[in-house]
Amino acid sequence: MTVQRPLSKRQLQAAATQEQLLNAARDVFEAKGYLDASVGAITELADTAHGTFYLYFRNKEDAFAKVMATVSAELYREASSHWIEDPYEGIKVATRGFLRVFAEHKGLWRCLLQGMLQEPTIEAMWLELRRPFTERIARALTRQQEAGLLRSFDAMLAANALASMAEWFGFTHLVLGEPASEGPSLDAAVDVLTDLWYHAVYGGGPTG
Amino acid sequence: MTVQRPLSKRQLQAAATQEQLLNAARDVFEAKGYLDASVGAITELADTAHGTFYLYFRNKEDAFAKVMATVSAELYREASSHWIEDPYEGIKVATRGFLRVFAEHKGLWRCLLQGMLQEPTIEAMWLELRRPFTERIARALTRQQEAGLLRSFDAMLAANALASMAEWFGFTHLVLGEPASEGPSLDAAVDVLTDLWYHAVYGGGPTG
Amino acid sequence: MTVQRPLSKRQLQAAATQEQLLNAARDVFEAKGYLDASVGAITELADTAHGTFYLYFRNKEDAFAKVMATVSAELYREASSHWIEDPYEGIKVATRGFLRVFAEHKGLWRCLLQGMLQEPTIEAMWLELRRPFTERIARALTRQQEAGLLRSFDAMLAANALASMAEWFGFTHLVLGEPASEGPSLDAAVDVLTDLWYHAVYGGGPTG
Amino acid sequence: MTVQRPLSKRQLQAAATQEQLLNAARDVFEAKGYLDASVGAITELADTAHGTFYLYFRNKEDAFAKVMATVSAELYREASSHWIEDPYEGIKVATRGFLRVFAEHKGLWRCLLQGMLQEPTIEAMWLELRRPFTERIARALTRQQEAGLLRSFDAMLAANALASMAEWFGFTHLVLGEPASEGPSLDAAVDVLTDLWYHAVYGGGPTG
DNA sequence: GATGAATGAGTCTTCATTCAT
DNA sequence: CATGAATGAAGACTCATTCAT
Repeated sequence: MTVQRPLSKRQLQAAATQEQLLNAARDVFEAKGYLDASVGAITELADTAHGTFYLYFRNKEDAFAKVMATVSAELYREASSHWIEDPYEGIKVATRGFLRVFAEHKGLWRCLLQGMLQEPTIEAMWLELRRPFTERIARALTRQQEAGLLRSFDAMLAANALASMAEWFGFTHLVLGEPASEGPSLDAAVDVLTDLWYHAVYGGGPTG
Repeated sequence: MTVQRPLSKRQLQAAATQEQLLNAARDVFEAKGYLDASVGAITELADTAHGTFYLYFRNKEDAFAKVMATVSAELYREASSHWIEDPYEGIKVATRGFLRVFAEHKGLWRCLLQGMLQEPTIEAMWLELRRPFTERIARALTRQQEAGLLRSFDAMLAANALASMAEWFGFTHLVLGEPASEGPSLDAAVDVLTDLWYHAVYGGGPTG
Repeated sequence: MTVQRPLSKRQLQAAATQEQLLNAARDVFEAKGYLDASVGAITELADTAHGTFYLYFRNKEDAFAKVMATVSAELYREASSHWIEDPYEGIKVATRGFLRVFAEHKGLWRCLLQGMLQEPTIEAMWLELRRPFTERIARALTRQQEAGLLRSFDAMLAANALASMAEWFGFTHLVLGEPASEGPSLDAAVDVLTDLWYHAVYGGGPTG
Repeated sequence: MTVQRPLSKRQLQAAATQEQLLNAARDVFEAKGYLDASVGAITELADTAHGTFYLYFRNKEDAFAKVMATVSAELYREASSHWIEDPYEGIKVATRGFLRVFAEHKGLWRCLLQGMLQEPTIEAMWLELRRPFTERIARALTRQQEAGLLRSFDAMLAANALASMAEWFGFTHLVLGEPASEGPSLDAAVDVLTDLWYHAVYGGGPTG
């Protein structure tokens, strides 16, 4: 742990400003999407001068990256927080968590996609963000393959495919086309996704 | 059907211009993405006056829609053209076709996503384009459920989930991150995807 | 009178086309104003090819001039058609006629003003159109001055001033600000205008 | 009233820029008319970057409104500044002032008309600008009617008619047709206009 | 006489970014 | 630290007019 030195007044002030900007940026990105978000809108919401933005961010892209860094944890963390004994239940809980995050952050997902398609940097960032998530799945698959519980297939590719199913299903089903998104709709989605995932993995028995 | 009258010279000329523009539009969209594509770039490539563009398209969005309409057929058609006896082989062929189209039109896929996230019209267009594809899968699933060959689940949701897996895997694997994309990479991807899809569907046996 | 030679079929056809275009032009100008009227709108309404327009008019300005020529008669004629014995009644009738024409052709008046302010040619045309009207008033005034019935003033300037009163009052009252325009409103306007005009002219007695 | 704080250097600089733009706008509008005035011409004349224009005006229309606001005062104020004892003299002074303003701002008048006919907003603005002027005349008329010095007529309509006479006469005589406009021409015009106005109002005696 | 495809000049407007204060 | 005035590049779209057919 680093020693907590008392921050000077200025440092406190600066930290506060930065947080204001970060919050404002998140809100604006969420509401308008990556492309329609403007620095002006962010500074206005943050009640800051236009130029102040550039004291804390190199540019819009940078701001987006910083916003994403704060949200990313939440985004993929909850989805992989629980790993329950029973495989089926485990998948279900994870899937539900994942889809719920989708439903709760539609704006940011949209925004993330936009940014990713616009700026190579963001694309890289997203791939980085996503990797732990995929790798965790891959490791679990490998472990079970080594234990002889699963047929053999390329675990990394499979992990990517399974993650893709959840992500894109979530996106098309929950973010696009203003869906019912909550309640029974979500439950049904979780059921189907869990079912498919489960059988995709365990459906063939150990021999494959 | 309209009567096929021999086209006058001028009509031929006009058709040629239109095709030039359409091709140029496709190339520009493919190369630059939806947002960075400019009407100027298109007309320049088509060797046409700026205004001529607006003789054939209402605006950029319209041009994109028309480009997509010409490619869309190819896009989802090949993917669903063969439906072979053996389920596993059938899935494999379809998957391979689908992924190949992805690999061959990286730019357009990127572009489609961008457009979709930018213009609600394009989003709607894509959903429309995709629907027959998903519905076809759903119908096949339903048929087999009714034949008692499959466990019961929501066929439409499942179809969406499976299609999502293929699409997003294709996108992340083949379009993003400048992948090797061809040859063995594609084969491995096809194998895994086929395997997962197959077991996801048939993995549980008829009882589910 | 020129001898009526039978017109060839083509000439008849041409005359018909021209009239269609002229009517279309009048309607479009009336509806959209000089600036927002487009050649395309005119040919479309006339059910003619775009290029045909230029067979009959040198350009938009020319078309407008030709339209105005056909309407002008009506515009200023009715206003000066009757010249009744009793001066007061005479003024009243003329005023009423004038204002009615205003009310009936709001669109064209607007359009005329626009054109006049945009193209020097049209400005000249309007001044030409208006001159007979003003001169007629001036002559009447001069005649009565010579007869010793009126105080002496510059008849031409006075005629211009009186005409201006009627015109601009008509414009501001009837064309601008979507007025009630009909019925009692018009009557009241006629009354006031007549009253003022009458006294302006005859109010001072012969000595001035 | 806001407290008069000493302006910082930057505020002064900003104010200067704004004034430059406003002056440039006025000049350009005056010279080219509403429609042919371009933002580019304004910023060029103001020696400013193109974008700076939009720091101070929402758009061209807004700039025009702001220009007009600065001139309007002058426009109608001088015309109604003096209200002299002797009615005839009073009218004469007012008329002269009014016509002089016309002669001095031909370009702007032209421009105002153009703008008025093009943008409903400007039409409304002009009506608003003009109203106090007309109402003032109407009030004076009413007062004298109540004092039994004038025959009875609708004071508001009459005020409109009289104002119209002055305005449109001024416009046709001084703005259109590149007239001599100054010196004796103006005097003669003032004489006639005053004479007509005076008799129009007082010509009938108190009984009407 | 009629067609209609092609032209291309002309303008507004937004916004990320910089830098003097 | 913070400000906010200034920059200037970039792009879509309209429409009067021409001319080969």
